[in-house]
Amino acid sequence: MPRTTDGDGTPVPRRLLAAATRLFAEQGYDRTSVQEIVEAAGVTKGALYHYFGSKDDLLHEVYARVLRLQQERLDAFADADAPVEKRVRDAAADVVVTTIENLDDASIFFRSMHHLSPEKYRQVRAERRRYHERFRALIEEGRRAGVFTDEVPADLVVDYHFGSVHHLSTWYRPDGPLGPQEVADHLADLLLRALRP
Amino acid sequence: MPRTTDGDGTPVPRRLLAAATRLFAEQGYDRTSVQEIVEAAGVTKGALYHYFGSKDDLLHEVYARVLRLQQERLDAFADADAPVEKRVRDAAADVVVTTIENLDDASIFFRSMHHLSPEKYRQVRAERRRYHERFRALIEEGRRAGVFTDEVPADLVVDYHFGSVHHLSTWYRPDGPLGPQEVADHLADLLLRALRP
Amino acid sequence: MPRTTDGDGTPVPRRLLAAATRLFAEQGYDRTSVQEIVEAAGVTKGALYHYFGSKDDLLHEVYARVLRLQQERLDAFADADAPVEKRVRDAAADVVVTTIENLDDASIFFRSMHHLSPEKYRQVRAERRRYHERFRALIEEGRRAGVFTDEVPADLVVDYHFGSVHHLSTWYRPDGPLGPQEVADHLADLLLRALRP
Amino acid sequence: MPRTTDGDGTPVPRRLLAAATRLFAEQGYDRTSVQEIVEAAGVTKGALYHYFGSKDDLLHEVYARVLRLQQERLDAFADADAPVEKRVRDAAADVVVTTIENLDDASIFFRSMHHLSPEKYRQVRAERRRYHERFRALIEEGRRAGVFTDEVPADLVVDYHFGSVHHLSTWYRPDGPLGPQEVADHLADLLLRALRP
DNA sequence: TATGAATGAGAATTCATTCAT
DNA sequence: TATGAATGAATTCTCATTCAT
Repeated sequence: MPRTTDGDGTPVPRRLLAAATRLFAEQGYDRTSVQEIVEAAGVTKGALYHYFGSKDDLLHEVYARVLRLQQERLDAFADADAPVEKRVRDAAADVVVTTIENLDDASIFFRSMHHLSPEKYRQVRAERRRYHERFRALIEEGRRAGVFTDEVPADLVVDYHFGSVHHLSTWYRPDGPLGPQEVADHLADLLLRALRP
Repeated sequence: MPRTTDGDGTPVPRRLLAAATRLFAEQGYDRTSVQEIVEAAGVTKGALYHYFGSKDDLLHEVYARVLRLQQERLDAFADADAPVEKRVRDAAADVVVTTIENLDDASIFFRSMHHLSPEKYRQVRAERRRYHERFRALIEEGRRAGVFTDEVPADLVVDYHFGSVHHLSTWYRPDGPLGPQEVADHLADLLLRALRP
Repeated sequence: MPRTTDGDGTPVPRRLLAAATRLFAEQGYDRTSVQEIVEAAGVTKGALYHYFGSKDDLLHEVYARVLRLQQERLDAFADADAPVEKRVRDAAADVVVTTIENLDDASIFFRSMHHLSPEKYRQVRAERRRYHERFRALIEEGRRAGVFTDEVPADLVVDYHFGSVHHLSTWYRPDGPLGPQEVADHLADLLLRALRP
Repeated sequence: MPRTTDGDGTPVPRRLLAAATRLFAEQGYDRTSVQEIVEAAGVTKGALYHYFGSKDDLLHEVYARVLRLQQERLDAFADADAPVEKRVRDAAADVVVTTIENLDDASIFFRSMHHLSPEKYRQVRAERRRYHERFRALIEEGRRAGVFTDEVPADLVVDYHFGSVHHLSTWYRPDGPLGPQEVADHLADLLLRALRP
């Protein structure tokens, strides 16, 4: 039996990824040493480099997972069978909830992107762009349907909302007065209010 | 003649600060070496350590300058003699304009805060908090006056707007289609729209 | 069916040896990783360690093959039925031709010998010595026959010639103006000229 | 007083260079760690990287010194006021003597050149080429004067001789039967004998 | 005020080798 | 015969900071 798992049965690559995610979020990418990661994962450096080409690679994997997750959820909400207003509200609230539920990934996302190698950076930006475009298309659909104002450029509206999503990792505390769903509802509400004609 | 200035007449500490600001913004705090900073400023390491206690100190000075500037401007707009709606709109737009005009500082701000020593970090957070409170007070004033909705917590509204301000350094490009003032007007407009009762 | 051969029918050990020879020559022994060798040979590390005890072993095998080859050829030329002058000339030219035809082995030989384990190093030196002695005996035979000068120690003469042979891998280029045989004839000629009484 | 020297008064860079030269010659470039070098020189790693950009740089400096020395000596002998035969003999013997007197440098030279960065490698090759050309010009001068044979290409003659010079580090032992000058005289003699018309 | 040589701890990465299967 | 995950030690290099001058 290849020792791909350890005492707890979790495969080594996943253990490494989990440890890296937590540490990158807590201390930042640069402040986290490979040594810390492997210690937290309970393996040796050699094992890390057996599975990941570099520290940078590890960061990229964190991103890939988040990007995939968010894109899937947005697509599901956007393609739902409901009035555009509701679809926007649901999608806007959902991204808040999932961001709060994965605050570590979010911190990393908005703070460490520039640590990726140029090539991987471009790749992440491109996927990010796709996400942005999908959301913008939704806004424009509502605008054409006459339920949203067209006084503000749709791009700007998208960045407005996602700005607040990114910002969550700066101020949101699990032990604060508002739960994820409440925050999500409020932020989606602010967006919809701003979009009223 | 003490050589506090150089060919261009700019005092050494300011030259160092300018070089550090640019480099921190371009490469991040951790990726910027003290050596690079002193080379960019045209001085030697000894000089840097003569004026600043540490690399961390340099970062703190960057923050101090931005915080002071923004607080002053917010106070001025908030204390103006005008209807609360206008004061909120003006303040909200102004922070966008000055952020765009100092995008380097902004990048550093939202990306490198966690590199400060715990003590300085607390200090910056406290000043940041004062800023947030002042803005929130303005929102609540409008709310009491009945011109703003009270369906969303004021704190959340403030974070909503500042989220989009932080986000600017991620997407704003000087050579893009919108100038600073246009972006500012749109974003302030979105805020005011969301606040409509 | 044991998979000692692959698509091309070449047995695994030979494939490994060929890959190692090429890579050692191109990059040097230390710069070549075991991983590179097994990839070039299309096998895995386990296979390599099945056939060879260590990386060092692989190097030793390369030597063994060359040494055996050269000794056989020298013996053949030296034992031929011809005047000593001709036998020296033929042997001297032949070692040049075979060296040029195996330039990779030659590069390795003169650059990587010191990477062998002490024990294998001694062994190679001993075989090398035998080769040297055989050539020297030939020179002395000619000297006793009065066809070669005895103004220069025979050992030195041998080293003189083999120095130029070793040097071939430094300057000889297959696409240069001289073919292997031409170079060989010239170098043998230089040796014989020097040996004229 | 800056601590550029230590107990023995030798400046740090020179101490490093001396240690590196000895270790590279003894063990080869790849087998010598930076740690060993700084320990042998009695300084810390930081000091090494203060003076030299990389381990490769250190190797390049070793080369630069040898190349400069040999070129100067060749030029002096070649430009002397004497018959061409004598100038060739003197130059040929001198390179043997100085090579034996700096056998460490020579070992490094012919064994570690390929460890240089491509750029530095080209540079060393170019300087090496100049040396070769100078010697070749001398041979051709003698040929035109009718004192040397023209049956063998001059380039080949030069490589013939320098092959034996390179080879010295393989077999010459200070405690052997022949002193540097004797070896030099014999090897120069072999060259001149080969060149006889 | 300012220099720049020197430190020393720690960074990421590589690699030959082993071993359970 | 062969796999490939895992080890652990070693490698080169970086860097904030100090300090004698």
